[in-house]
Amino acid sequence: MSTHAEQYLREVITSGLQKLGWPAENIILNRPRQEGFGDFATTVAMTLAKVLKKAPRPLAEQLVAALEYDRTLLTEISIDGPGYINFRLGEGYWHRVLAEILREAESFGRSNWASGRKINFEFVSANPTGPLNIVSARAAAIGDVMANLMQAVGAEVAREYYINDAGQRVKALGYSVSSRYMALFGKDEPFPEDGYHGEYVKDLAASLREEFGDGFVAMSVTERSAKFTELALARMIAAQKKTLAEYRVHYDIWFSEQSLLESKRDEEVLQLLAEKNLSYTKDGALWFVASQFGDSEDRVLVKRDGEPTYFLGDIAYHLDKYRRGFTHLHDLWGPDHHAHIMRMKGALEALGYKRGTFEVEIIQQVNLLRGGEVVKMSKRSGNIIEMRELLEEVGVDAARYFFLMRKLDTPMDFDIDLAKKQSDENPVFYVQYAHARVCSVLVYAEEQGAPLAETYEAALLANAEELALLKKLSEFPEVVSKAAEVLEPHRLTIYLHELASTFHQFYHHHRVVTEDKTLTQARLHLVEAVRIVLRNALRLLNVSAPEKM
RNA sequence: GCGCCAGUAGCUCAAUCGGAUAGAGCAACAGCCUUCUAAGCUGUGGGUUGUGGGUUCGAUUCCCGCCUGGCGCACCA
Repeated sequence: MSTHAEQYLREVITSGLQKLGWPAENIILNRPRQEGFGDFATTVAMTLAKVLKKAPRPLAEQLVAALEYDRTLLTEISIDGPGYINFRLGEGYWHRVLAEILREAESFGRSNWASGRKINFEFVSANPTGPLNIVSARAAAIGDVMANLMQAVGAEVAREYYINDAGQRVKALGYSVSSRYMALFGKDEPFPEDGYHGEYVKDLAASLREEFGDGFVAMSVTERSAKFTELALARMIAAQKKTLAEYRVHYDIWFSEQSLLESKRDEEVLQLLAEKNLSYTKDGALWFVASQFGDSEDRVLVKRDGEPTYFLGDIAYHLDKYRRGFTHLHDLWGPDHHAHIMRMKGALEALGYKRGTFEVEIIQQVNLLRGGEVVKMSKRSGNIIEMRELLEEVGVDAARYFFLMRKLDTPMDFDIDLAKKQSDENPVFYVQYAHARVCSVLVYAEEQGAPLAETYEAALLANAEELALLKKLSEFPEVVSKAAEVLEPHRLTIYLHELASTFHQFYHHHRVVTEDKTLTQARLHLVEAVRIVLRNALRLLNVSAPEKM
């Protein structure tokens, strides 16, 4: 019904425009910032002023005079400023919203405008050659909530993780572990030049010695490294899965690069492009005509030495996603893959998939501050701040909320000292506290012999704080819908903070449980609605909603 | 040199396809607990939205120049 108000207003305005014979404008309705301007406002008179070449205010007056509407729902229509038309909804409307929230409960906020879409969200996809770092934590939180949001508006979604378990990098891991393993037996085996120096490599070697003893010492370096590549990968991937699960991110698909190579999907890509005449040979290499699809230059698919590029593999992978029935692909990439976006979009378009069905978001760097100093992170050097470490220090709720508060396309500073404080400086507590307070009131009411009853008199909810709360609650479906449309999870954290604040104000000004039994019931139902919406919003973020704090 | 992103209160960030007096938190200051959770509430101070132009009824938002910062510009992955 909350969206019904908007819909109703649109209908009223549209028929008014028709009556006057004015062009049917794209009607913009928004909620004015200032309380005094009503509940909704439209700028339609101002935009019409351009088309009709008349002053906006007289147009607004004419339009308002032509409007036909239900005066119990719409209690006031006024014209302000340069030509805004402001609408005020009656109390009865807000009371109906309350009934709607209580009725829909867990599904309040959901819609189905994206039904029919089958969306693949691929995020994190970190190399299995090292532990997850804090940029992965940022990507994991955001990707997870993007998927939740699209699910909430009716889309079918899958969370996917691409495991880079092939190629030179994983071999380097095998050699690195081999060298560390041999060192444990006092044997000096040269450390590979492009090897991994992190402490975790030594841990891997130690765990292998523990499990298999000196069983690998007698092997040749090549044989041992190959074996270790396999064993180390399995352990690294298991560790990543575990960390992500603790972070409450659960993937539907773990997709192996190895399996892709076996499927020969890359050969299929080459064939399709050749058939469409969109590839050519130059300097002994095979090129894709990326420049015809908006990229600054053409890109190599197969190197002079006959080896496929990473680019070709990635095209094959995304083709495979489409083949698995997804209508939309949405990737979160690291900043180092920036230049790849145009060529990938081009390649997928070349293969016949519509532009706009493949989108990429760049998750920018996270600068970790410790004692005011930026901690340098490098997977190679081993100075990484592990995601696991971050979770242990600040907790899952705080970490997720912290990342979700910020837009993803700008670098952020993560002050570890501040986040560790777990004090009121951390905004997640403010929101969770509101939820705990609500639960506490409901429990108290039961203890006082006033549990939530079947019926209540909504009309008793009429003071400023109660109406403000009802209005804020009614915004929730729009917030979810908009956040999903633009894929901006931070809109939810902003809303949550506003709702918590509105509730705290109400709580401070009015007692819920009083001698007045009817008023108590009305307020209990209001508070129950707050609990529902806080819970629904926190669930979308996968942040816990504690009943006690 | 080219491309992308950003520049808003002391700090971290918002601002609903171009809308009304640019808003929150933290920090600072002053108040509020015999009463359902004070991890809360109330109030005060804090701004030439990097800068110079342009577009128009109206610009933090759109266009152009400049300044500053981040990232990216491989037949690496």
